[in-house]
Amino acid sequence: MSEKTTIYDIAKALNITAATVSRALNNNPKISQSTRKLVLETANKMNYKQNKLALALRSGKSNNVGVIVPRINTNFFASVIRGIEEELHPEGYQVIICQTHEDENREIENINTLLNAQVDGILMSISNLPDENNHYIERVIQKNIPLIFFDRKKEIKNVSSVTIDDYMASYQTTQHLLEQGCDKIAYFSGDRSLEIYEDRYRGYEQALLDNNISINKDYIINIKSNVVEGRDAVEKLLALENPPNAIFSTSDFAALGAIQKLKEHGIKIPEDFCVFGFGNEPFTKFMELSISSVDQSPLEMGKTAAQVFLEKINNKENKKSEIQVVLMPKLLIRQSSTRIASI
Amino acid sequence: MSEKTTIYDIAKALNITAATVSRALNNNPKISQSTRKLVLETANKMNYKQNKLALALRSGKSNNVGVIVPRINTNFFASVIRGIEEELHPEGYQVIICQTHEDENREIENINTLLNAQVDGILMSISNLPDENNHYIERVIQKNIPLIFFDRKKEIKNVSSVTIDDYMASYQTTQHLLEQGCDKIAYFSGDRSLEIYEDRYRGYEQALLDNNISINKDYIINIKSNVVEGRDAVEKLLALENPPNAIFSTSDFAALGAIQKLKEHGIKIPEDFCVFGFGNEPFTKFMELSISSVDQSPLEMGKTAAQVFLEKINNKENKKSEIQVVLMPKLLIRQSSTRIASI
DNA sequence: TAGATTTGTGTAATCGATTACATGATGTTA
DNA sequence: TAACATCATGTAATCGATTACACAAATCTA
Repeated sequence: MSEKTTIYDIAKALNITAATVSRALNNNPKISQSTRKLVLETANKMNYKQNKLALALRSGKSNNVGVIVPRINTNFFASVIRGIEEELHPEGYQVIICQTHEDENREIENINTLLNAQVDGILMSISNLPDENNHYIERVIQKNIPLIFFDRKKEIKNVSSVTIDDYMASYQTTQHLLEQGCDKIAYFSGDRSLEIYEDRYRGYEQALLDNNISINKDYIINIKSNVVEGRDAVEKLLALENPPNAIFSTSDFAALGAIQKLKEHGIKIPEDFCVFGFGNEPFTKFMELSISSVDQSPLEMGKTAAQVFLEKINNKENKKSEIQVVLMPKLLIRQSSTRIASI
Repeated sequence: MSEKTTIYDIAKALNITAATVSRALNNNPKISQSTRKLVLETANKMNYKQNKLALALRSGKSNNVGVIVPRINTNFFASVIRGIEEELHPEGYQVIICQTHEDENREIENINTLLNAQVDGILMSISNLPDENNHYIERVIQKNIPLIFFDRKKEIKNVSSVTIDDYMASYQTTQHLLEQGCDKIAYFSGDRSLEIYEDRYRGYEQALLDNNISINKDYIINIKSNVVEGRDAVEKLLALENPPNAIFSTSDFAALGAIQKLKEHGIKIPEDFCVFGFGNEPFTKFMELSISSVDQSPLEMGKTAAQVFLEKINNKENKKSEIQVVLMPKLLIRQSSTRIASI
C-alpha cells in the first residue's frame, strides 16, 4: 500500500544483495554492465526513490541548508532567497526558510531548529542578536557548519558575509541630495547596533562633514521599517523650529509614509522637499510620484551567498577562512528627489 | 572537535546503555527517578541534541512539511506561509518552501524533491499542472501523504482544500461596480483552467446576467498578474469602439497598471472609470488613489490549511476523507471604485 | 598449467534513536 | 519461605543506504 521500495526490495526481486544494488545505482565501477542494467531497470519498474533520510544519517550530510531572514514578504528578502535557491537547487540542496519577525528569541529558536535538522549550512540575515547571545553562533561554528551572513551582518570570527557597500550607498545618496540643493537632510535610521545601519549612518555623516555641514541631531530619527513610522517621523520633523528640506530614509516603507504625510501638509515633492528611500521595493517605481531608492542587488546577493557556502563546503582547507564579499549599490534616482535633471 | 553528542556518549559516561538513556530522555515511565535525573543532567552538560535524522529514519516521520507556491514575494503567499508556520512550528514541524515560478516542470520537480525529502505532508497552491500530469499527484496520495491545496486548487479525489469563495467575491464585486453606475465592466481574467479563475469568471458573468446585462466578449481579457499586462490591456480596451467604464481585475498588480494607463489617458478615477482589484496587496492601500480590492484572508487560509494537515495526520480514520474549507472573502471598497459614498 | 591478477558479489559494520523482549533484582503475598 | 508481581535495566533488532573487507570465479602470464 504505502509502496516504499528500498534497495532491499530490489535485491530480493533480483536475488542479489543490497550492496550490489547500491553499487549499481551509484555508478560504482566495480559492477558488471549486465547487473547494472538489470538493477536500473528493476529500480525504475518498482518506482524506487532513494531515501534521503537514510543517506543523510549515514553520510552526515542532510543536503539541506537553512536560511534565516527577518521576514519573507519584502521584495528584498524574497529575491535574495530566490537567488540562493537558483544556485543551490542544481547542486542538490533543499532550502529551509525560517523567519524571525525581528524577534531575538525566534532567531535563537531558528538556529537550534536548523541545527537539529542537521542542515549543512546556514545563511542568515541577523535581526538583532545581541552580543551576549553570540554563543548560539559559536555553536554553529564549532559544529563546523558554514555560516554566512548576508546584508545584515555582524563581525564574528570564522563567519563569512555578503553585503553591499552600505557606507558608499549612503554617502552617495547624501551627496546626491546635497547636489539637488537640499541642505537640511533628515535621516531615518534603523537599529545602529546592526552594522549595516551603522555604516549607512557613517556614510550620511561623512558626506555632510565633507560638505561642511554640521550634524543636526534633531534630524536623526530611529524608525522601524514601516509606513506608519515614516508618517510619525515627519510629524516630528515638521514640528521643529527649523525643519529639514529632505529625508534620506533607510527604509522604502518609511519613505512612503513620509511622502504621504508631507503631501497631506501640502508640501510639494520634489520642489520643496526631496525624499530618498532604500531597498528598491517594487512599489517605489510604481507610485504616481516614483520614489528614488538604493538598489541592493538582492538576487546577486543571494547567489553570491550561496556560492560562498558551496566554496566552504567543497574546499575543506578554506573552511576556516572568512570570505567577505561586498557588492556595489546602485542609486536609482527617480522623481521624489529630482529637482535638477541629471545629464 | 565536531562535538556531536549521541545517546551512546551519554551512556558511556554514565556506564549504562543507550536504551536507558533514550528512555530517560523520552519520559518513559519504566525508569527510576534517580537515573532519569542523572541522564538529564549529563545530557545537558554534554550539550546533547537529538539527531532528528535518525529519529526520522526510524519513525518514518520527518517532521517536515512541504509548501509549494508560485512565488513568495507577494503579500498573499508570504502571509499564507506565515499562517502555516504559526500553526505548525508549535507542533514541531519545519516548513520547507518551494517556488514554482508558475513553471509546470518546476512544479513536478518540487513535488519529487519533497517526496525524496520524506515530508509528512504537502500544502500547495498549484500553478498550472495540466490533467495529463495528475499522476504526480496520485503518487503523493498513494504514499499516504496528506495533500492540501490552498487558494489555487484542483478537484482531485482524496485531496483536501482551503479556498475562499471566489464565486461570491466576484459576484459581489461586480454587483458593487454596477451599483456605482458602471454598466460596462471589463474583466481581467487569470488562466481559467484553474478553478479559482473559473469561479471568479462565473461570479462576474452571473452578476451581469442577474442585472440583465449581456456579456461583451471584448471586455474579457486574459492577463498575467503584473503591472505591464494591466497597462497593455487598457490600451486594448480604450481602442474599442465602445470602451468600458470599469475594470474588475483579478490581480492587484494588473489593476495598478490599468490605473496608471488610464490616468495617462486623462481619464478620471473614479468619476469616469472605476477599478477594482483582487488580493489586497499592501500597496493598494498606500496609493495616492487607494485601490479597492478583495481580501483573501491569507493568514487565516494558511492557518486553516495547516489545521487540515494536522487533522489528517493525527486522525488516521479521516485520512482518506476530503476536507474542503471555504473561507469568506471581504470586499475592501476604497477610492478607486467609490463614486457613491456607502452608508 | 601453476600461480598471479582482475572482476563481481557477498558479508557485515555503520550512522543515532527507539522499543519489543529478556533478565535480574527487588518487594509482596499467603 | 516459596511463588509471584513489579521495577529498572540490558540485549538486540530495526529504519535504508553505503562501503571496507573478504572471497570466489574468471582471466591472464610465463
